[in-house]
Amino acid sequence: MTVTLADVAARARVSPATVSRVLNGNYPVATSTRERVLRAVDDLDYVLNGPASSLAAATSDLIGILVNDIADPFFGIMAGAAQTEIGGPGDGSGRAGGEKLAVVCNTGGSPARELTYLTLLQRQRAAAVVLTGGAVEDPAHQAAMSAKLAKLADAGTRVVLCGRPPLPDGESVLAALAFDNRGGGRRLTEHLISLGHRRIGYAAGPLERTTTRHRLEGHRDAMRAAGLYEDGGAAGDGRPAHAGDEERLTVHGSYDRSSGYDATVELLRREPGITAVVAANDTVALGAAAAIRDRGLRIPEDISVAGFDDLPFSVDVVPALTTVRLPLFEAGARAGRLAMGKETPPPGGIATIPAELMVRGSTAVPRG
Amino acid sequence: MTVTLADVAARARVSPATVSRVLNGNYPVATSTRERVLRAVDDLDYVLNGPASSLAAATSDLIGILVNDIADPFFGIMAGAAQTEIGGPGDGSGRAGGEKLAVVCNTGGSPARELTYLTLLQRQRAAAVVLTGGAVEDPAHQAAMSAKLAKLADAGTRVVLCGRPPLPDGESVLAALAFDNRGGGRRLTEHLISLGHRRIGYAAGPLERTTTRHRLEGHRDAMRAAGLYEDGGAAGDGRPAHAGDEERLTVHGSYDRSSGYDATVELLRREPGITAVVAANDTVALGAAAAIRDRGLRIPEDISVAGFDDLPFSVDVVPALTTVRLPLFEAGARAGRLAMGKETPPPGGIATIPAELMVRGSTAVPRG
DNA sequence: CTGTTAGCGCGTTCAC
DNA sequence: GTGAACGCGCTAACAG
Repeated sequence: MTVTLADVAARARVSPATVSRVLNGNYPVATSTRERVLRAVDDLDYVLNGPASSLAAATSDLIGILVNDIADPFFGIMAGAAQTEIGGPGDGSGRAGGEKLAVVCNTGGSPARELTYLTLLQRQRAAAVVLTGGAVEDPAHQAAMSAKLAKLADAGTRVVLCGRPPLPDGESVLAALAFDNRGGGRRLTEHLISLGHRRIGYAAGPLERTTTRHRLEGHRDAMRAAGLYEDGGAAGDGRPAHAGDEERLTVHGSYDRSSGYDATVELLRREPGITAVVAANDTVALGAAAAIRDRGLRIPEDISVAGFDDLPFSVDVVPALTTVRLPLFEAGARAGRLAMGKETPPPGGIATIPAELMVRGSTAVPRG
Repeated sequence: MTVTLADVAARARVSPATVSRVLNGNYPVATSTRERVLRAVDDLDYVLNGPASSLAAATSDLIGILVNDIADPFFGIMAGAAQTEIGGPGDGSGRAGGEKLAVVCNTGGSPARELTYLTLLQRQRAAAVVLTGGAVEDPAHQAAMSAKLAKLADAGTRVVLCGRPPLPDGESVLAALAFDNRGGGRRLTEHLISLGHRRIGYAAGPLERTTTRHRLEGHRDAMRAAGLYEDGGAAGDGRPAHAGDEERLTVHGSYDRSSGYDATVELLRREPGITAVVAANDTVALGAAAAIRDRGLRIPEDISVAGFDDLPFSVDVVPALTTVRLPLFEAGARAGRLAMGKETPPPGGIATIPAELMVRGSTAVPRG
């Protein structure tokens, strides 16, 4: 039924070992025999048996790329870039010699599925694993992840982090490419403050996510540095009492549009006087903008809106979104090369990817 | 070094076969021994060797999902939905018993890479393959694809098409879920015509793609039915000569924003009098809208714009985009179930997924 | 319900 | 430069 290496060997009048050597190209083989073998391969439409090959060689050509949400271009861009570096163009011959199989796995943001996927990849003896996007900060999950990644690394799997901060115990990670979420968040809010905004709402991402926390911390750093959080002690001295400003001006949700909408409605309810809303990312900003418009307010005349990531659509919304650009494609490509062993890891295994402020039409000087 | 099934068997004081049975859950095993085995598995942190298992069983738990562009939510939504059905929630135990490994492969729209990925999946003895999105219509590639899919099916791989028309020779395909691109395209243009539009430009997708062709054909059907293409013979009878209207009012590009921008600039150059632009999809429509605005024209007062797919952002652009809704998530989920063998294929293996017109603010009665 | 016995198809020593 | 033999770790018959 299914044609095996032995069949090819018989047809080419060589030993199975020789066919194996031709296919893997790791040993010297006479040109004439190589041609004979390749012809036999084509004649028989032979396709290597991956499991058998992996079993004998104790390695596979699988490379897994984990993403939190495959429907979000934030991950799609990184994953696509990584695959570009891993998959090669393919020669269309259908032979696929020596190609790696770059596959992306969608965790949906669930810690359990993240671990399950890692186990599945471990089971396949994956050559490499790329983890993209923010990590969940639950201690139990972090410990489980560290343990799992250590085991993967032990088995020879290269582990690369892309857009995710390094692990506390990062021994098993080949390289961590971390985005400067904190710096980007800080500069974005500084921009708003420099325009004259003082009451700024923040539509944050889900709790216990590194990305959420770092962006929010950057924002709060800027707010505090400008003295814009007026808390507890201020009461009674004539200034308005803003007990718990930090908390009151922040609403958490998920990284999607409707969450941005809801958060903005809530922010406006808590503090009708805000003149700007900063969103956890561009998608959330879209929802924030919709909420503001539905309320009959104009952007940016009445309220400024800002996002994060600079996804392709951000330049197309009206007005175009002020945001923080992350070089997603470049980072993903680099992660792919790292996973392939085509690039040497940064010193210490850690690189911080800069974030660039992109000022567009959705932010302006506040009214009044 | 690496712990094997035999180690687990020794520790649990049973035979390797029993361990295998417990792990695969396919044969009856006494509860007490099962527990003993599972404890040994946990104690030893044992992870099944996938390649060895696949080799012995002649099947693997890999399921491949091919997409044309992983950064495009059109594909991300379908792929994510399929993975939901395939992957299960994962129990987080790290044991991952009997789970399938749903992986998405990004072809980037390249026929060569599509074939390469199929070969790689064939090599892995994938349990199923889901092909999403439009197919390339080049005859040579179609033949190669048919042959490859037949071989996959022969080897026991379930082949499912999602958002792609059935193959001419569809014997090897378990099920084909095709979107009603033609009907959707026709109804969209009929909507514009009913508003009073007569000169309508079309920013089409790439040539030789089924999706492109079907949507365009639907559009042209509506145009022709309304007598809006005035060609050759009309010259000299007092009506304006519109030689080759069909071609002149169509500009092809890729399925991205900048392509929509460029196409619209070209359409306006060829025919400044158009009152509406129909785009191949929502992303292209975004670019079209940008071109129109950059020209100082208003949407929809001066020019109406329409898209296709109804991606999540379409409701957020201003004005909200009139488009054709495709049930991407539902279709992807169904494809996933089909790939898992959890759902019986439609009669004849072919199902047409309806497309629903969504009228929003970007289309209106033409000026004048 | 459980143990025993054979391979699954290939990579990799070794010899030649 | 090439062939022969062995074993990778597991599942699938069979017995019992």
